[in-house]
Amino acid sequence: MARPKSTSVEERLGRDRIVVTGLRLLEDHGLERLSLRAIAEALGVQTPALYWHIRDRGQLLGLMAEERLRQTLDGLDPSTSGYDFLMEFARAIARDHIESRDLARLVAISAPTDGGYVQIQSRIHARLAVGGVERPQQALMAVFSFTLGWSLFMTNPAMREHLSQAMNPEGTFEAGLGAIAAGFGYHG
Amino acid sequence: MARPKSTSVEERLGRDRIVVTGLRLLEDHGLERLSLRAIAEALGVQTPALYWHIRDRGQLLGLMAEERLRQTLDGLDPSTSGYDFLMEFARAIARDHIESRDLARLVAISAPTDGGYVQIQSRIHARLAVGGVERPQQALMAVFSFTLGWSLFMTNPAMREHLSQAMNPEGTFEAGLGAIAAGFGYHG
DNA sequence: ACCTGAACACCGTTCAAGT
DNA sequence: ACCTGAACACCGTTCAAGT
Repeated sequence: MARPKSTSVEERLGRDRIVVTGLRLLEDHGLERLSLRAIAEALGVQTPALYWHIRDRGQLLGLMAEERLRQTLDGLDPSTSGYDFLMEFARAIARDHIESRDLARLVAISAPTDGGYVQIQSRIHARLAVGGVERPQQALMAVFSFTLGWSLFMTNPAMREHLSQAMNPEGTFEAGLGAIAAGFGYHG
Repeated sequence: MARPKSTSVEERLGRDRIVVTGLRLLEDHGLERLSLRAIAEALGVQTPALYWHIRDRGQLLGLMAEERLRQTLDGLDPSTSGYDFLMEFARAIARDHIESRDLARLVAISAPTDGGYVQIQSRIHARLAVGGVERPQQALMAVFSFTLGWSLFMTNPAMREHLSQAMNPEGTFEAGLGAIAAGFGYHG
């Protein structure tokens, strides 16, 4: 009945710990310095050990992006649905991306993993369906595209400074988001 | 009066040739394999020679992205202005990005260079102003964000396949673009 | 002014070998 | 099943030295 005893306080390696450590290093040191070697060192392990749990660096980046998206989804008010949900989701993603130095760039370069993204998408579509969003696939795609592009510009330091003095960021994001929602059937 | 004679058919190195060569290698081999070493080799020069003409790899990526944007701008019908121009510009960018394997990702990770982007932006705003776009900064930003995010999803192979079977890409892009334009004052 | 040669401190990935 | 040690083929960047 006893679980196999662990040799120390440290748990076994495992894919989850690698992903979590990767996300921590992403915040602390940025995407450029996010190397498998750095992750391995933070976990007290040799670099090739990671390859038992992940296929390659590309897959790890995909897993990291999906994990963050899942967290964002978990943090939303569970009672909202439909267009309200869609817009709250977009705002939460933008907030996350803009608070992070490189999360938007991670999402931009990472590919969805085999099972992961489909599962997230079905959670989203369930919430959209309840509220009766008209063309949920298209609406989600449009909102998500806008939000990702927006986050990328806003976390580009040179671009951000240039933009912040030319316009009100929050207002512009809301205007764009509202316009897309309206275009896809939202009567707000 | 004679220019200093060149030692061969090859011109001097120069920033422009580095940028052009970088863009060619980006198309041929993708962003992952776009190294300063590969560019130097393609130019028949040693890698450190590049540093006489560029500050670092980051600046080169910015220059490359701006050069492509300039080309896209040059290729547009010069007679359109206002909202028509804005939408044609968005379509041209999306086309460029989607035809290219990694251009969208280049734009996503690159930062604007000191003079370059400002100059491009002023060209754009001149065209928007003629046609009387209401909040040109905000409208441009919203359209550009949407287009970049869209291109990123559509050039992500796994994502693209998943999306293409769930919806009509062209129709969805047009719907999103039209929605944003409408939200920023376009009466089409 | 512009470029080379050599070096430094890194990378991701593979693979035999250990336990 | 899971991890180490050693190696391979790369990176961006610096800097003295050449022309």
